[in-house]
Amino acid sequence: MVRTPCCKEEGIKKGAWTPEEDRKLIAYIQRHGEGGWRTLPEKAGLKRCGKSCRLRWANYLRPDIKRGEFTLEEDDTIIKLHALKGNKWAAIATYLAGRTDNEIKNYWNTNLKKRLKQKGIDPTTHKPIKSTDQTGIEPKNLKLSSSGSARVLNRVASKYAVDLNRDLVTGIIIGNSTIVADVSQNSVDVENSTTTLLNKTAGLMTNTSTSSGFSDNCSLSDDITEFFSNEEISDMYTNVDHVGLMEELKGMLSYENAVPGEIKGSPEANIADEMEFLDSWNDDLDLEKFVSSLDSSIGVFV
DNA sequence: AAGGGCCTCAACCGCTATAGA
DNA sequence: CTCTATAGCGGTTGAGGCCCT
Repeated sequence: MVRTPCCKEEGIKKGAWTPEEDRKLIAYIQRHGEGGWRTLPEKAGLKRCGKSCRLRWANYLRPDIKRGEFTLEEDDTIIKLHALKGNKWAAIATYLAGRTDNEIKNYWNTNLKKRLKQKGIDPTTHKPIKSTDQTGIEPKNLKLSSSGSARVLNRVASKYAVDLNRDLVTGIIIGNSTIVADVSQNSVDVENSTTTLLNKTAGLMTNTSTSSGFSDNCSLSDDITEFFSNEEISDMYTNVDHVGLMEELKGMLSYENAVPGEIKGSPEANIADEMEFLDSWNDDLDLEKFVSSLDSSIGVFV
């Protein structure tokens, strides 16, 4: 049996949509709802391919689409998410209400990418572009600068002995307060969850400049004394770095579909080694070592 | 005013994932 | 298990607008 093409080649229209075509598509979807894209064009009286109709609706006509310029907060979120997820535009779009993957992709390619380059940051790796006249610092020397934030995370993780959940971590990093609030209400089994670890960590690293996730200027809350000595806290102030923390979390986030209490393999790491390490998870847990084992090429600026 | 170069972004293309028969 | 239909994703293209000379 020959597979039918998604649209008849004859008489199919391509290119920009006219207002009349938009009206027909909107009217049809309002009456019959989304879906059935293959048969939709004929039923709606459109000489378009079903795929074209779906795209037009999803990227332009949907009523919940937010148009207009991206806010600084949205810029910040996209950059953070791109550092974590790469070119996963659809995944990134789920964190920006009213923005489509196509819009974010275009905005990244035309604006954010250039802006990062101008700042001397490689838009692919989110690491400083190797250039001695920019910084004079070799990447290998930068590893230690992230130890402050890693130590916070490590200490909290040690206290609560938790496993890690990818999606929750992502939500907390980008400052998705809904995720934090939702789970904090459900206090039954959060004690041993990723949420506990990261909410604790986020709480300790008080954000001082923006409301979205870890800002450029983190300070430490008074609760930090629960985890560190005064000397350590003093040292921490010189080392805490949200970019470093994000890079470290990135290694953990590479565990696809992890759920609390379960850690799955990452394509970026040696799974057998990680599982061996996790088997030895105990009071002496060293998250910094764990993170390093996931991604040995971390390098950040402070 | 003309036209050439650059930029933006809607739309397309090719591919993969998934559901269901 | 295989195959088809459908939805969705990410990369790429090209029309149109803007700016500069």
